[in-house]
Amino acid sequence: MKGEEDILQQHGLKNTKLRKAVLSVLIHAEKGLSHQDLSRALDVDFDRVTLFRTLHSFEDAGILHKIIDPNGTAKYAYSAADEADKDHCHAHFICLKCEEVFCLEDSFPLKDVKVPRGFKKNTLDVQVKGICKECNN
Amino acid sequence: MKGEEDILQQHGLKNTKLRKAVLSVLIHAEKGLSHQDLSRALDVDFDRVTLFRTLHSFEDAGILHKIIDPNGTAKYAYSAADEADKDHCHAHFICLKCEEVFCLEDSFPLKDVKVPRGFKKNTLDVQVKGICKECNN
DNA sequence: TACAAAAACGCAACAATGTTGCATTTAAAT
DNA sequence: ATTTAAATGCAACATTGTTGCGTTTTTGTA
Repeated sequence: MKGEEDILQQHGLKNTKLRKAVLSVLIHAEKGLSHQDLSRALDVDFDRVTLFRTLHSFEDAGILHKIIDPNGTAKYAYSAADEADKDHCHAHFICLKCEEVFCLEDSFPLKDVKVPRGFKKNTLDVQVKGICKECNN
Repeated sequence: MKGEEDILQQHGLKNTKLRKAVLSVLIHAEKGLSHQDLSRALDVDFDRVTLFRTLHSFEDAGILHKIIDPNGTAKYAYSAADEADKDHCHAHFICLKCEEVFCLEDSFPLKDVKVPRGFKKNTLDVQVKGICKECNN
């Protein structure tokens, strides 16, 4: 179990209060969080723009992956170094009621998807939509 | 080959200039179009809001399906009455360079995706990202 | 410890997408 | 021709996300 500071350092990112806080929240979250979700969850002081930029740098570094929910809002989830396996892309479940994003265990082989001649495949995103456990009571 | 007016009538939607024009553009488009794309493509006069509402009613009626591109912008594609087959969901290709959305022929069985106990599956969205033919020159 | 450079930050301003309320107009059924 | 529900136009607003720029902070090095 690595600490937030180690993760930042490992990716060449400077160690700041906000970044540690954001990482901590995301590591312990079991769902994808939006900018707004994070704004609410964070207890430290920060600027809107800085949070956007923080999320970008984390995404660029491969620490987070971004999922776009059905409203078009970006949500971020901590990605525990499964980047090596580019051929299998893991799927997300999006609840149509609460709009929350869950990471699924299941993964899909990119090579199975057929695309027209001349198209170059890069990544595969699989989103299952439906009703999550909590909303299904 | 049904005309735009028939399609509208069939779905209980009133027949207006804008709606016919939007339908016509979307039926002949081979890519998903955003609100902005449509604004540019349409030759009739219309209000921004009315176009948003038109797209919503088409989506509700099942005439269009909505795809969210990596920027979070909604794109709409004409769906030629394959609604009956809810078990297979067709995939989209999203170009990372030009951001255009292409409908793929391939389809995926919803039942093959495993979700945690208590989660109710509804639809499956598969998005392949990469570089399209035109951008791949 | 002090210093310098690069990175990160805060603020202001802006842009795009999408929504809501309300008064007016229009399509289509009687 | 009349009526009514649906569709429209307009104004105002909300949210998400971006850009530029001057200031502060982190971090490596002297």
